[in-house]
Amino acid sequence: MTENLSEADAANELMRLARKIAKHNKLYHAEDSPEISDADYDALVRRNNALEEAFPHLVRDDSPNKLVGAAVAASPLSKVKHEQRMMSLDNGFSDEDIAEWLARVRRFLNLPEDAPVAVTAEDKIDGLSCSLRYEKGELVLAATRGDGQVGEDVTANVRMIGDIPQMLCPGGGRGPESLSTGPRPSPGNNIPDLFEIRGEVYMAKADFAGLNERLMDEGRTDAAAKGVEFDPEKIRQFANPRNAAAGSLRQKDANITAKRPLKFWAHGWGVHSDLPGETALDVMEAIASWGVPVSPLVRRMDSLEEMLGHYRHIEAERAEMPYDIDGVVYKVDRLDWQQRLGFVAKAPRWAIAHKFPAEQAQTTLESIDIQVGRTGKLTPVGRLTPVTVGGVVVSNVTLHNRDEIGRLGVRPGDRVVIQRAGDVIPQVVENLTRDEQREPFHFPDHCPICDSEAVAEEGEVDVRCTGGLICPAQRFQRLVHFVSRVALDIDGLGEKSIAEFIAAGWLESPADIFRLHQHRAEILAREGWQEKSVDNLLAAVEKKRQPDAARLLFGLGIRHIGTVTARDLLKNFTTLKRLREVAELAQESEIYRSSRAQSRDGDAGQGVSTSLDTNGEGVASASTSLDTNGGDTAPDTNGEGGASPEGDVAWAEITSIDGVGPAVAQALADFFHEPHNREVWEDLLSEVSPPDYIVETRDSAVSGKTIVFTGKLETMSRDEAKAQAEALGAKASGSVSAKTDLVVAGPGAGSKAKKAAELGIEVIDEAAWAEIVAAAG
DNA sequence: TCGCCTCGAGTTCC
DNA sequence: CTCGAGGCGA
Repeated sequence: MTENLSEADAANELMRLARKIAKHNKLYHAEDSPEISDADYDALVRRNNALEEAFPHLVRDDSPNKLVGAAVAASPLSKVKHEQRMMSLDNGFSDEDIAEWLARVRRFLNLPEDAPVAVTAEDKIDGLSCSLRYEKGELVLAATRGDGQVGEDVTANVRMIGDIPQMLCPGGGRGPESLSTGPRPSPGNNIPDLFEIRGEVYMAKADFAGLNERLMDEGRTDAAAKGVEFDPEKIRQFANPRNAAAGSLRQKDANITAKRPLKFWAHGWGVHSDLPGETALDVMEAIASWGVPVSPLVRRMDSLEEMLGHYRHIEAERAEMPYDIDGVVYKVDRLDWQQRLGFVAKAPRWAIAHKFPAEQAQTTLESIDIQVGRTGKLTPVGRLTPVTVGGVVVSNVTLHNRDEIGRLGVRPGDRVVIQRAGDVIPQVVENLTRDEQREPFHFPDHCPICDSEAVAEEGEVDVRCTGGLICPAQRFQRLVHFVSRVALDIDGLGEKSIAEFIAAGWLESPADIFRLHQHRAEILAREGWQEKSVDNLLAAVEKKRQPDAARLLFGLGIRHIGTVTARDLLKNFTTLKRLREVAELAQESEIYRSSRAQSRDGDAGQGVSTSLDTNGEGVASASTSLDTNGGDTAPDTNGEGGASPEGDVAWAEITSIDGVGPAVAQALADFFHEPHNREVWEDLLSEVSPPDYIVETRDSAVSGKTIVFTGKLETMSRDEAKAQAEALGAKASGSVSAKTDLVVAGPGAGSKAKKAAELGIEVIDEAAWAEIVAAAG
């Protein structure tokens, strides 16, 4: 990551980092008021350490690492779990995206193609999402969005924001800043006992500029008072209004927040005892009537044309607006429809953000580096002359794969246009230079880390390092994945420590993490480790002795098994033990036997096996690590015989799970076929004991049953019916088998209903299903 | 078999 | 976030 930096640049960056880190240390320790999160702070320190490692001769006298007690991290704000998850929004960029969204909504609701669907449109302001919990009209808790499930408690800070009332006032709009257009709501609204308002804390453009000026002035005065020379570079100004709002809200000392010009807009709600109305607009008007500012341009509209016209109008006015917006949000207005539409993964189906085109910038592609991921994928990363796009400085950009480089025709030295897609991930849009004289970029055919062959499998775009176990990059990345926040989530075991422990020989497989305590004294003896930091780390490890089984499974990094599939598998098997039993049994299935025989004959390069020959060294040392690519390295001790009917049943049991097909079943069976993996698995499970995986569900007549929906349903789509079934603790399956308990058949049901009849399974119609749902509440 | 949708995997910035 | 690929309905 640092190799391509010139010395001058590195020295420069090290200087800036030293200043920054010193500043934040001071803010944290002396003034008890950090302006950045611990994660952000850690990132600065990590970057600094990486640079120091790459350029040891440039290490500064005032290096953060030479200062005592510099790298202490602690949580400035306490965490709050959201009672109702704070979702993000689906994004659309083109008119077609919006048209498609509207069509999807109609399809899901089973409406005709031309049926009117009323939506609200409002500005999407660029700020910080925040939830405000009011009990009996009184503000009791405010929290940031965080990761959607857990945010930070900012109640004290939020009380300092003038826009946000401590007490909701029934039936009376408050000031000129509340809903400025649209009808005034009728007075006399009752305020629900419990109501969580969700919205955006933001800073107006003018206030942002003023704040930066003020920070500069204060720095000047401060310098004068101390009799030191004033250096404008040392003043930390905010890069954009969004950062300013975030930095100002997330203060430990609410008095600092009080001095910052923050504002608030409601755009939705969370948990509530009552909803004042039947449409989104009703509720927003009620919220405005309680004295909380609401986006001033909430409009209701009935057609796509109207929506797109509104979007263009806002886009044209954008520059003149007093605040930064990044798009328009549309929501289905009818709340009963919102409820039926529900959620996909992290976003509601009933809303979409129509984003403005991303800001673009030109810069030079200086070089192309290759990174190796945990699956061995070789990813080219473009190093850019740093350039500001959309308020942040971008210096790296992913080029995805070999084809993308070819498609763009980029070569080091070219001028390129980049943008931040969806305002987050930078991407190269266009190559401005077509200089055929320049040497084309040569995509490596060997892994830059372990030198194993790197090949693209037939029909695949990605080029992968075939080193598997023996590639240090892959072993390292797998461990990083295992402890990452999305998997086991072991706090304080970052990339740097993992690399350090691997180098020391204490860490090779996941189970070793749980034996790190045996090396406590040795770790303490190392530079950079204090009593406290070691104990914090070991405590974080101990906290995961009873890990969530699905996270553990996901953490192992078995191919095709991500968060969702891991959960789906465990919902069905309850324990990892059972999962393994079935997966091993499935190795005896006819399908598995024949597919393995085929891949051996064809030898299309399942990769791992060939590479072991090209790089004989290190194989033995890799034996305790994971081979997630499957068992091709393993001698097939079982021979070709041994197919069994039980195996076929096990295979069917796996593939009958909704969303799980042959690829997943094969990956699972492969995983357990490989002796190394079995060792790693047993080793790991001797260190941890995940509790049985039990999903909480509402009690109903169909709890624990397997239901199949077939035919055309009248009042809802099949997706919706499935979602209902799952909420009632039932399992929605795709096909009828002996395990099916109930079939819900609409008109036009064919073979499935017939098969159900043959198997003697109960078949009901949609009306009967509706009754079951209603009975469960 | 085709086309849609969801999931997995890799990634950037602070 | 984006892309490719697996899963599944039609």
